[in-house]
Amino acid sequence: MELTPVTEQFVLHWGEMGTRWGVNRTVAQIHALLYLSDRALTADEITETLGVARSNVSNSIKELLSWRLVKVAHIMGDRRDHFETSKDVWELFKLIVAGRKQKEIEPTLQILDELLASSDFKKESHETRQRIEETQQFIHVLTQWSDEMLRLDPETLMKVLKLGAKISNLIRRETKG
Amino acid sequence: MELTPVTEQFVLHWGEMGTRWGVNRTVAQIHALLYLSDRALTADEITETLGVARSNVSNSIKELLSWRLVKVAHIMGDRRDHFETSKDVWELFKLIVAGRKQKEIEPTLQILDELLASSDFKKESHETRQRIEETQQFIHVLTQWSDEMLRLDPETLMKVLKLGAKISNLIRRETKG
DNA sequence: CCTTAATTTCACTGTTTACAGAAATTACTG
DNA sequence: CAGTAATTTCTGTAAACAGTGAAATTAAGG
Repeated sequence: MELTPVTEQFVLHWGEMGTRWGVNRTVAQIHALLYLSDRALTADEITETLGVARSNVSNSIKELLSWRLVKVAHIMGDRRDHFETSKDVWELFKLIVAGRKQKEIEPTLQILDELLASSDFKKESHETRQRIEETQQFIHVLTQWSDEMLRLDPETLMKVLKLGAKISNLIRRETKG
Repeated sequence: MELTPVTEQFVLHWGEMGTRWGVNRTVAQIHALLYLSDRALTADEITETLGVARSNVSNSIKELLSWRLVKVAHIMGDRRDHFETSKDVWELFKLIVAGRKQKEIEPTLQILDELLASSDFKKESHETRQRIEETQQFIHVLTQWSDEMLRLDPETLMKVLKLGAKISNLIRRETKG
């Protein structure tokens, strides 16, 4: 499998952006490759196309599987695993957000809950307590809201997003004018 | 400045989460410290409180300033810079999102635009072209929407988020039922 | 200007992370 | 239950990054 200039650019850039998102470069590249590919690929094909070590591909795929971003597909008469990803951007986005929420937001909420419940908390100044409470509240509201969004199907989500602008304008006018 | 157990926990956790977000640990810790502090702090106070090198604080503050998350405050009769951050979670969130958008989304949009405009693009298969176009579209819509949100003041944003759930339910019912 | 405090730059060190390649394990097939 | 293909685990190395402390720079006050 040789990459065309366009797909190569796409894959490379996706890899770079991945690193900025705290995602391993190879992991992001594999995902990009599968996203553009019109069929499921074997680990060996990925290895050859990206020019990385076989073991690297193996580990990266394992991570993508854990994020549910990649699925295994079997092909009749071939015992190798073939890997594919959803071609639906919205679907991908939902999976990425869900994954990040689990790894980044939930631990924070837990710590905040613990702090709020701890006996030391009462000893803090009013301002400090209020700030920590507000932080917890904020993350909580945001999380609930994102859960709602994540439950939507692509078309509905699209409508909500497009409505968002209009509604926020309405509210703003109502509040200020 | 000695930290209480609660603030210490908060600062340490914020630092850890920072690293997962691709933010330097010290940078995140300083931000957390200023967030909980009830007054602006000097670089030396931060140094002492966090137990890190003075230069590290200097560099980290520079980064926070570039994100506009921290501002310099001057105090009469003191020539040192004092640093403070907004105590408004919503305000902070907007700044963080704006910063990340600039560093992560905009370069991606640019690359996608370049790919779409390149002469090689026409040579790609229909499916590939469609996927890249959809990706660009998606990021574009999401960006516009988030720009709208970022323009809102805290209370309005809160209302929009709370409305979000209701509206998405309405649309879902309308679409499916 | 000169002194001294504040701040930044820079070179170095320790730590973490990514990756390759070898070795080991798993699992299909006859 | 071989024999072989596929996959994973393990180990070492290279690269990236965070953080320190000394040296250099900047700037305020006399």
